[in-house]
Amino acid sequence: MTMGFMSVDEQLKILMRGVVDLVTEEEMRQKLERSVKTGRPLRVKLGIDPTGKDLTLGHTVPLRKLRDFVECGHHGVLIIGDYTAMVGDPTGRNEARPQLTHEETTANAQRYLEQAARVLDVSKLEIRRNSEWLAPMTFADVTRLAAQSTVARMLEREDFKKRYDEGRPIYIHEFFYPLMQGTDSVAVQADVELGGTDQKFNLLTGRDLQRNAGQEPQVCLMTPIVEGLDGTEKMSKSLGNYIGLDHSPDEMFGRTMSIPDTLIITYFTYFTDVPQAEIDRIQAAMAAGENPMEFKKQLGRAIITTYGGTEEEARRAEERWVAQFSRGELPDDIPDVEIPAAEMPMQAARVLFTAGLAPSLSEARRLIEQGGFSVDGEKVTDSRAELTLRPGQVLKAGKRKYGRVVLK
RNA sequence: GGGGAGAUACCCAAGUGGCCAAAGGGGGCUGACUGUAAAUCAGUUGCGUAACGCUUCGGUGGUUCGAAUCCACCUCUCCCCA
Repeated sequence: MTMGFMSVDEQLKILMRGVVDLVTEEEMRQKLERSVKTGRPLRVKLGIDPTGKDLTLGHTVPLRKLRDFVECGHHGVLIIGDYTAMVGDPTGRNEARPQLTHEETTANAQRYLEQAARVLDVSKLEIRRNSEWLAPMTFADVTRLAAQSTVARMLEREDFKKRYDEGRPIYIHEFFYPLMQGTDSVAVQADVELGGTDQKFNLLTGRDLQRNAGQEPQVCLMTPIVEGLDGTEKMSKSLGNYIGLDHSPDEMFGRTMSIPDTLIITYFTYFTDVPQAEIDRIQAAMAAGENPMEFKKQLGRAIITTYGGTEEEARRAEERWVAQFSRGELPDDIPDVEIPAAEMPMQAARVLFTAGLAPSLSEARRLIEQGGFSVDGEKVTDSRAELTLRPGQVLKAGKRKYGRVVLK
């Protein structure tokens, strides 16, 4: 396929959008030029570790960049880090990650791929598991690999250095992680590797190993780590401050509406396909004093449609959100909660607990006494009040937990 | 191999025999204010209760009327020396 390549400059325009760090720009240009000249697509690598079950929008940033490369006619190589996941990437961690079993990583990888399919056409990718070349390595192989780096070099890494300085443990196997990832680059002969800025050290290690293996070093292209819903921490599942690809449209919309205003433009830029010109217009409008909430709603819809939702679903998600939170109406999908009819005059705190709206009686009591409990919109503030509930009544606990009474 | 330091609730971190269910900060939750934004203010943050009780301070035993606090052993981590 020699035809179809855009000019180097056209490609760069697309490929560099949203890239915050690049090693090196000169090499990137050279590789693209050679590619156009010879008609040989670049091999662009992105590794994902199947450590959890679900992808967040944060994961999609480099994934979308991979899509950009594929759309420019290049060859995408997606590495499923089934073997590295067992070691656990220490990046950004203050302590060692738990090591996963092979069964866990296999199951996770399957789910990852299903979700990645919402971002790009995975059938066009070369998908490889790094156990393919890492698992057969002998101790002698590993030793030769380890001999290609030094402790001092490893300690240049911010997170290792920090832990070292603070006297916290660093296990030897954690040093293997960047070496393993770099070995992936050698194995697939990557021309370019994508990753978040937190991956810089790992990506650079790939260059070293490739050079030692007699290959031309890969270009490292980094996308930003986008903040989560709280606006400060990076988006992650463990912190709960994320929007997930498996979230329902309603959930995506609601979560989007809870981000700080300062994140609106960032989210548009990295999580949606909204054209730059439109994003610029929005930014200008907000600067001119227009209510950011309207743009946040637009963002919510855009996120839904970008990740597989229909326009109709997006519109309905917004409608339901407005009804529930702007007009204070009840949501239309209140789950039933079963209360034993025989215990009917029941203490308020016990009702909340029994309904599963509070994790313990103590917590239920607290919630009630703080004014966070109501029955059919009527506040109950005495945790010991004896309630006689009727079927169909709506319990509300806190800001957003609801339950419809079913007696049994 | 030798010597020293340390392990406290979701996280950080006080506390060295009773006044400790355990200071303070962060985070979380609730309420007020709002645009389920930010900021701010107030309350709350082991479990079960009416009072009050019960189980928690790495693990296991022990000393004591009484232990997060003292002793022994164990597990784990860090530092210095080799």
